[in-house]
Amino acid sequence: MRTDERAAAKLRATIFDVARHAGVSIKTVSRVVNNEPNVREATRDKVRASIDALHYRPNAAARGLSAKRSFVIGLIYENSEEFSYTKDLLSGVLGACETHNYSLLLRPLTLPSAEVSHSIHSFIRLTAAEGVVLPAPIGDMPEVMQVLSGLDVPVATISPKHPRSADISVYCDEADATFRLTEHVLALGHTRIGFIKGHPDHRASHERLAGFTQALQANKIGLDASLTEDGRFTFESGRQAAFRLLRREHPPTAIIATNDEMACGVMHAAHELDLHIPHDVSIAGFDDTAVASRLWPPLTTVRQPITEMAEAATSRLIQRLIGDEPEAPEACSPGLFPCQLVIRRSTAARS
Amino acid sequence: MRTDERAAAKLRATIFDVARHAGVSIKTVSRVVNNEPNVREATRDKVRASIDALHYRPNAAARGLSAKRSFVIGLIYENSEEFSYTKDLLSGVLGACETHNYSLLLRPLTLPSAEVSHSIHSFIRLTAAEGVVLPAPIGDMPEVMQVLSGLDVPVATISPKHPRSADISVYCDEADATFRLTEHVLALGHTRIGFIKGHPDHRASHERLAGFTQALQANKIGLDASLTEDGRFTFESGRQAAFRLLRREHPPTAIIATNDEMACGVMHAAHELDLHIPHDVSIAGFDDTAVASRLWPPLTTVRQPITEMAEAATSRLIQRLIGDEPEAPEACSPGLFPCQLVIRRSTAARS
DNA sequence: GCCGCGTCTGACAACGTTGTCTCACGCTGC
DNA sequence: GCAGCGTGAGACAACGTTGTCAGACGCGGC
Repeated sequence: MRTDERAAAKLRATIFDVARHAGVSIKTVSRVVNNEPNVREATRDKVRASIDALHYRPNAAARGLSAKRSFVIGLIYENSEEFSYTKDLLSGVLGACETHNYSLLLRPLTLPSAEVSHSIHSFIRLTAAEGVVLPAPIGDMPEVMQVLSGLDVPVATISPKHPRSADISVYCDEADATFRLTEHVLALGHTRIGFIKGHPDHRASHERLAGFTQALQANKIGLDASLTEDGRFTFESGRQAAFRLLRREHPPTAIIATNDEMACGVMHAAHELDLHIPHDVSIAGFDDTAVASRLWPPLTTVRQPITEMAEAATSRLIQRLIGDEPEAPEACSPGLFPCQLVIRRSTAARS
Repeated sequence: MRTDERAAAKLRATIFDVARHAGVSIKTVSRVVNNEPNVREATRDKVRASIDALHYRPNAAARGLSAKRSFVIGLIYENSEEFSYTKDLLSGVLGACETHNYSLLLRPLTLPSAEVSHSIHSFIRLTAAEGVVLPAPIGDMPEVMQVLSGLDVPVATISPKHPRSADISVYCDEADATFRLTEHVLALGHTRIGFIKGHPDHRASHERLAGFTQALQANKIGLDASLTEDGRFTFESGRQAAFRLLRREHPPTAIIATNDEMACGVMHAAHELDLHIPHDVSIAGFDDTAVASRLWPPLTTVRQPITEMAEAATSRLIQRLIGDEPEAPEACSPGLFPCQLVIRRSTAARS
């Protein structure tokens, strides 16, 4: 007893110690730890008591070695300006990993890069990750998907361009959200609305543009193509696009940028042109990143439940790895999540 | 040869395959992989060639099991609003881990919490992390340090309150940086300068206040204690402090907030009171987080090389774990890093 | 030619867990 | 009473690496 406690305190009790303490075989302890069948309830309780008494924790390395599994999930993400998005993402993925006793290993990617395939290949080989989570736009890069399917690594994508029901993926109805955002701006009396598109590699860009044009149509407002500008989801691309819009002879009275980062750029351009927000020009963004509420005036935007989405994607990925999938696909959690319109003070009635 | 390549492509070559391919024993391959002595250079080259040919990667689980090491570093951080700080931190720690072939495991903490000790204890027991990196303010929490030293886990702290030379820690001369920031504001003609302190648990708070008062003294300006307000490093605490300062009969013409998040709050308060920045009131922050350059006007602030600091701290931690410490402590990389004053448009000459 | 010593290499037993196989036991149906 | 079956439990061999120890080999000194 004395030595058992010593072992618990310092040297980490092993499964062997637990087995001896409970008076059963090593294998039986293993069965209890892994919730396997074929253990009498009384035995199970006895073993659990010993586990608690000795503060036994399974050794991850030994378990991985023997079971030929790593219990590792990889998260491959773009190391972008949009820090808040990554933070929410991380919270969700990490949460799911913890509840399923998986470890999370990170691989940030600086895009564009020619070495993406190689980087991912060596990441998987080194970490032996059992599955990876791919937020946009990584999940839309053909070379990435090719490497991963070649390595036979299951994947969960977040906001992919073309969600296929066979794959694990989560996404928002961003078209609908942009539709509602546009309706909000239209309701304020604006008819000349500038629109700044995002990076064409993101699903989000196309969805959001579609929602915008649908809202115009629904309100019988012709689409003035010259009010739609290209952007790249970066601050500077938003700023440049805003300059092009605001320096026109008949500038728009409202601008919808397809993410908050670009909306920041629009605000800067407006300030530099001595325009008042929202009096001279209303501005809206998308994503509700941390910066949106810090700006003045606070930014009207759309919130996606990133953390929840990431958590759901990761959970489903792990369930597939464990082989614990519900038979009926429609019974499992859906891939579609709702967006929420966040109206703040950067949008106001047309003056 | 055929089967060797098959193994490389799919089933992961083992050390056994490499040994056979090179015509040496398993142990010799192990020695080459771990850069151990007592291998003839010719043999070493032969083995390395086989490793490349078979794309051999050591199995982390087996290595950890046998060597009784986990090759895991833990990062325990506060899951705060300020994600930009965490992002830079993560980049640095991750970079160091990758160069030394360690894995990084994350443990975000939501403070304040009564379960910190327990959370960290189970984190270490579960992950078997060999060492942990503790950014402020985690490294200053007595219960955290107690748990970790009880578990015999080496620690590297970032911006600790009391850096001790025996420990591994990195920090900036934040007093000096605040001194220079204050001198900049003074040089613009401001004499009534409001100051918003940070959370008392952070080393940063005290350092920054010290630098501020030193600058006033050096310029023969008496410290008006009523112009120094309490803050908590959060947006809302900055906003409230700013209201208290700006609603005074003789409000300050400049406000120094001790981080960017609070500076955002100050800006909001100024806007809500219809004050123009920087015409009516100059505002400065600290940290140069992502939001600083997005605000209008862009925020004058101080940049700490967080990524470099985190990388250095982690590298030194791993070197200590490997037992690869330089004999002369003064020869190793110093713990003190320089700050950089970033002057933007939120500070201007007193009108 | 032989001894001693340092340098290089290999055989073998851990490391802590899980997978496979086998066996003991108790129950059912005749 | 006994075959047949399902269930609970254990013995033993992996898993892929490193640590330990023993031995082969080459070389200089006598």
